[in-house]
Amino acid sequence: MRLCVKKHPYPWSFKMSDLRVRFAPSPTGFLHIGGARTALFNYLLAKKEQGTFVLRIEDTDVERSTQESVDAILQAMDWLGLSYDEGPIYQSDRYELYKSKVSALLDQGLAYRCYCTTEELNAKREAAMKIGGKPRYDGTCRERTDQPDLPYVVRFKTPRDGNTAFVDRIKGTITVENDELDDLIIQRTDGNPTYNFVVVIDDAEMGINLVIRGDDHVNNTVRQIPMYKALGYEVPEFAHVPMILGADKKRLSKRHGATSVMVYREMGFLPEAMVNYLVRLGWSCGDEEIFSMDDLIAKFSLDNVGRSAGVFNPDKLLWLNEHYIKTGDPERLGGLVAEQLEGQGVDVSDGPEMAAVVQTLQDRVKTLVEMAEGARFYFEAPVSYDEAAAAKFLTEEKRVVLELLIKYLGATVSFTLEDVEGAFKAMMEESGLKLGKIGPTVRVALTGGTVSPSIYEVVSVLGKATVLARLQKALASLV
RNA sequence: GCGCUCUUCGUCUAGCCUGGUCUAGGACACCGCCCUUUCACGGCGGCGACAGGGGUUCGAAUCCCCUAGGGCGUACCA
Repeated sequence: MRLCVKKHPYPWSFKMSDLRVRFAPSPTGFLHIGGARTALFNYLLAKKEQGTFVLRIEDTDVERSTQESVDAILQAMDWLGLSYDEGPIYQSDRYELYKSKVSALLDQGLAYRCYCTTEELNAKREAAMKIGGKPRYDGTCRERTDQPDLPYVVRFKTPRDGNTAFVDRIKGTITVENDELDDLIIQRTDGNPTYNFVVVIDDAEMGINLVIRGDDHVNNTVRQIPMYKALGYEVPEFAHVPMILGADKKRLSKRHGATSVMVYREMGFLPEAMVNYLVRLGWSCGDEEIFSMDDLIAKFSLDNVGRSAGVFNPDKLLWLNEHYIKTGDPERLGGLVAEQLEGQGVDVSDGPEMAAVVQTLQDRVKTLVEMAEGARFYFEAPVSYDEAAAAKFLTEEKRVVLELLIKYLGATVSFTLEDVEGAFKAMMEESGLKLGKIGPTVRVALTGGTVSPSIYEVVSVLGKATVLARLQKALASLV
């Protein structure tokens, strides 16, 4: 197998076999496209390096976090095949730890209580903006020594001199002057810790040595690094993957269409198509387009992840889905299509073999939903015929065609594709009728419409009894 | 506004580090032709990009500088 070459081979700060990565969604909604890709990259690298993939639920925002969201995220990861080695670990179970870290920082003078009110803060921000300054906290309470009996938040004392820099495994070196940073709130008035604080503690305590997360966190990273140091932790390595944008180059959101990966399942997409699409958005391996999960585990590397944001392209996802449907195992696809049909109240228990049905449809549909639609006639005789089609192909003058069909097919014992084809050939030869004169009529009689797989296949898969019954029925309803 | 960052066909990208092999390759989409009993599949072909401007160099998509545009951040959200 051809592996993708490394472009920037520079050393890691730890042994790759000790790799520990994590995916840390906040349960405030379903798993969206961007999150899924982040999870996928983490998973792939962990698998490739035989490291450990941890799942952590970031539910410090009590207002917006829900158990339904946790379930939805877990379900989506399962569908995509992204299994984790440890977790899920809930931050809400770890408040004692966070509290003790806040106290420690307070005791060491590395954090302080801030009594400024939200109103005061907003006013200060506006004032700063007005004179062209940065809308940051001005440090009013930083050196305060009294402890009034008032509500307060705890802020981290961010260093004011020098700069903070790190080597991003995707974007390269990123540097920010410390005086651009302000003193972050690490504990809210209600006593709950905030994201930027707990993420540092958790990543460190869980031994995460490579943080792979969205691009939108680069700014947080430079704020978090001083906290790792203050807390006495080793700073992990970082890899920030670019954002996924909509067609208008704006951050992908609902108005660009479905953003929940599970909605794609409902729309008839296969998980391998979604995985393949997601990984190729921002990562490449030469000219290759098709990757199985095993290919990816062998070939994935952060070195081939691009630095620029990518536009989500549903057309390409659809193409990949088409590919995986075309090449998928008929038995497996049959199971999925059966689920769809049963959901629509179609009884598939005594119809033709599902796998055989699937095989006639694999080359002509792009989604499982389309496949289910196309498969429906195999299990349900047409209740009515397409009006225009019937007017054209089920006319009185087609009576002879139907009668011949019944005669020849009735005399055919086995309905293998070869035998069916043989019967049609014999009929055409002896009657002088061309397939063009017969095909459309059979199709309408058997399927009710003008679009279907090849008629030989349809006749073969439907089986003798069903075919003859439907032909008779058509005969009886000629116009 | 300020900070960080990005910029190759409409879109995803190869190439850029190690300048010549690039009249810039592949894929999706689109268009055309062929195949064809329907719808599709498939085959073949076409359209189409180095953001702009300056340098450096015999030579730049590749190195340097500037400009423009985009994204993200600037919360007691994560």
